[in-house]
Amino acid sequence: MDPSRLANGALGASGRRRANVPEATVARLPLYLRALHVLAEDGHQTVSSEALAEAAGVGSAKLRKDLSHLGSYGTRGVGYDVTNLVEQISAELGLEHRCSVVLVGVGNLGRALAGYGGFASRGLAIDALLDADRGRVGEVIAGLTVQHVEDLPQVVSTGSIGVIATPAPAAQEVCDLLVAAGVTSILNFAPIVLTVPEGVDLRKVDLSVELQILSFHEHRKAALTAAGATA
Amino acid sequence: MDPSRLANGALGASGRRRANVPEATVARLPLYLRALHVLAEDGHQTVSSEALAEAAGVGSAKLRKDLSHLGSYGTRGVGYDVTNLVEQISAELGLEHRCSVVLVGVGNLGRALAGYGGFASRGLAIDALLDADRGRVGEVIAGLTVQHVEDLPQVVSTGSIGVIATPAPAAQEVCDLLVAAGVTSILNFAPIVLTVPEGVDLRKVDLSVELQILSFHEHRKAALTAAGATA
DNA sequence: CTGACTTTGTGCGCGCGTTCACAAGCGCGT
DNA sequence: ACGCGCTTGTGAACGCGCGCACAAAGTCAG
Repeated sequence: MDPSRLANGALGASGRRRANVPEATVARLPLYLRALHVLAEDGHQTVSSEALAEAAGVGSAKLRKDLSHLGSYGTRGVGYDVTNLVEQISAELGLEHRCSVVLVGVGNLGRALAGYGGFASRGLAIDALLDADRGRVGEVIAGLTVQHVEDLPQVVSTGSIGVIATPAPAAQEVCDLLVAAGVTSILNFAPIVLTVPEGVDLRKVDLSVELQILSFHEHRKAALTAAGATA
Repeated sequence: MDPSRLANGALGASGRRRANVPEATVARLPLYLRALHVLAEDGHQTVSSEALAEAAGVGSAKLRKDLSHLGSYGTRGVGYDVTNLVEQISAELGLEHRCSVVLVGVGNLGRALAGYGGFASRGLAIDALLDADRGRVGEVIAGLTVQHVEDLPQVVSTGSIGVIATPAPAAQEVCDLLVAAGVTSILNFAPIVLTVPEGVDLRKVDLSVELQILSFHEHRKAALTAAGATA
């Protein structure tokens, strides 16, 4: 063990082992962060892995291993310092400096996302709204003026995150525009499979897929109870 | 009390192995279904695992294994019959008879979900809108009249799926109401960890979490390129 | 009818993620 | 000062899912 010495050469002065954070852990860090914010507002200064795991809805062992991956040290016998942990996780997620988010497509979903308060409270806020429909350009939504999608290169800065909330047929085209403008992280809400060049991170959220998965479980439960009822 | 007869009636005719479908496979079935719909409208009658995998954005071996899990037989040398496969997957997901979906919370997000066309095209449609704010009761959104959340027991039928699109503080209360009304499958959009009794399936979609995960990747990429630049 | 090509279905090995269980470490009471 | 109890951090085993590669099976041409 003790990879810190090895990491000295590879990662330099930071002393942290950033390269080793598993994807599954990254997906849970926001949950921990949210739970920590609640705990901080509740006045807690330290928290045990058990309590934090309870608040985040995961197992305590998993939480400890997750936190160990990003090298944040708790204190044995006491737990983790809440504010310190918030800083650690925020730094790991890159939330220290507010990240620029551009949203393309101000239909029903785009409007909802623009008005969603959950972003701003976590250091992420939408900075620009764009749409391909010139009839919507100039409209003010949630304090932002809708711009035309052609102006995309002017609103994108280095490190921007692109959000696609357009209808499915337009999604690939918009995606290509985002990539051409230098965006390397894209969140797609359109129900279509997008292709991106290597080096671009693409995540997708498909609302109907989630419902269909639930439908499966409901269907299976119904089949089971029916079988049980006949017995 | 006659096991042989039960087995005959319950499982005998179908001859299928429903119990063995892995969760990861279930999560991909909706993707296949969507790709198949596109292919069907394109006029394809059969499709190879390679082509379908390409359309769904997965590997061909994975797709074949997934389909083998639900016992649907393709034809060697030819591929899969598109319409047959659509029926198989739809049946597996329980989409043969339209599933009742009730949505609680008609704020920004709830409105967007109510107007989202992606549901209806897949055999899932929202049947009822509810809200705790009496000022919104009676409002008509996407052809549905908003009802008060107290009327929940009257709009819920067996096999209903509940969708929570309320602010976080109200989510647990609404969740309890749904469970009390007999709902056993819930999709939660509120950024909070909900607790449900055993036997209730709970899925969550947190929009800000997705953005934070992307922020992490963007942050890491920036760190890497910076390190590469200094080298 | 036969042979060659195409495509499915699957057995196997590998890597990741999760869980258990425990040693190491730290604070606190005495 | 010193041991006691609490909590972290982690080694090890387990299970799941993924990808490769190939045998079985069916089609099509001649």
